[in-house]
Amino acid sequence: MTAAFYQNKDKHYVAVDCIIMGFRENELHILIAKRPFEPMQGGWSLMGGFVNKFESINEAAKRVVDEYTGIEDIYMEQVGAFGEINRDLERVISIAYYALVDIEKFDTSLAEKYDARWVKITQLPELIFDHSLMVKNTLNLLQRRAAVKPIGFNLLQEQFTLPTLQSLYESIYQEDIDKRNFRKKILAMDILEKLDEKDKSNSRKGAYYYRFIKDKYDQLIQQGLHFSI
Amino acid sequence: MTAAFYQNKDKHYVAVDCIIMGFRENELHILIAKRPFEPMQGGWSLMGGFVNKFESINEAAKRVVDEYTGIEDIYMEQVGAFGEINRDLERVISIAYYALVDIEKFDTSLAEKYDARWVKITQLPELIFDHSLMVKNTLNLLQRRAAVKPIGFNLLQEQFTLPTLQSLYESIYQEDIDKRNFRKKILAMDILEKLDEKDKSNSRKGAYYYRFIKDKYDQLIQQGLHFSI
DNA sequence: AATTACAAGTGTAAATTAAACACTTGTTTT
DNA sequence: AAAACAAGTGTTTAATTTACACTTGTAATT
Repeated sequence: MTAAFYQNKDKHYVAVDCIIMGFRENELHILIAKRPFEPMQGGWSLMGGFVNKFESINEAAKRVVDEYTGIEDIYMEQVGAFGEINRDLERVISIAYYALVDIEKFDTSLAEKYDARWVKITQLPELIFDHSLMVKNTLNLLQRRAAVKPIGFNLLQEQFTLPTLQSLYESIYQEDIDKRNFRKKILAMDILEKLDEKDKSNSRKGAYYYRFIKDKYDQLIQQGLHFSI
Repeated sequence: MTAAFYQNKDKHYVAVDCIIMGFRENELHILIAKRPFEPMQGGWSLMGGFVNKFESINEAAKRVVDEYTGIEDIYMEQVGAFGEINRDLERVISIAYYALVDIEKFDTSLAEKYDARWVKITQLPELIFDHSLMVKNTLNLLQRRAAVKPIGFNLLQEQFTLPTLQSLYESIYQEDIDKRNFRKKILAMDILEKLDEKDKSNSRKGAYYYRFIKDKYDQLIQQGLHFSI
């Protein structure tokens, strides 16, 4: 038997659906769009696209995120495959990915082009097909990941204040965190560098900016350290 | 636009690969087989099959496990989709699932039929394609799941002793556990029923059998309790 | 009948981690 | 000078996790 063995097997459309997350106004946001074609035309949808013959599924996901945001350096992770028979009109197997992007880098002209918008994760409308389930699973995964890997920084600009970082974690876990305990923990990890500059946009006193030191983090991991929030 | 919109998109072979796990001789085992056809004929492979047009990917995975083990009631969970371009000769996107089965229920005649065998997870040979990676990701996922959900019982018969349960957890985490601490924790959950009978196959004293009380567990979960090993 | 062999079974103390909690500081505006 | 207000800071208590060693029950042996 050779490759011919495969030839009587069914082939399927395979799509990627991307949960593109950004952070602003102290809340996680997700990019969703009004679907421009049937089925479910006009329904709210995640950003998706079909997997082409000559790209891996990871590449397809990157391509989709780039296409809808204009952003190229993205932290992505697969959420899982969704393959119920009636999840779309035609049978489409979809692989969900979440992406964490710096919302400031978003090319806003694309919002018009695709009728897309950033919606607070606490205020998402019902999405088409199983997209709401994909978001639910993503938040779950993100909570587990963020507890053990400093991925939150992908949602922030290079400089950020501790109050901002805290509200990011609060938005991920959907619960309030005590600021003394939070600061203790995050600073104890020794992966943040305090800068001299302050952000005065939220208070008269101002909050110091910090920077994530990736090299230091990589080094600590290499040494077998575990990170846990 | 209608369904016609899809029609210029590429279609793909989609397979499921199953990491079928059993527990015996105090160790996790995985069912692997010698691949009977090209490419990679003769290489060690996970149990897999193609997804058919009229079944969901979950159904396909169940079908494959049943086909290769004869077991129908199986705990399964998706590990993730693997979609590198050159992971197979033809382009095949594969979705990995792990399955936890009671190895006593295995239909041994199928071992011959498919040239399959149970191999200790610590002694796996190199597997074809990305199957070794799938196993690695599975063990990782299993460790995280087993810490928070009593899924280990799917690998045991209805009655089991605490020493057996402990060595199951030791095999999942690939590390020794203190038996006093283990017993304390597992019994504190209050989801095990102690039976009168003893298993005397491993000691003169004998170890009491226990049973997992699913109803009690479900009830506790309903009450919002969290389980953690 | 007494002894041996051996896994099953049991409790406590120390260390670590997580949670709870309230006042001071720095700066701008009035 | 006072007011407003978010940023910043330590300690105490509770909960959890870890470390650790001897006794028990039974079958086999003497």
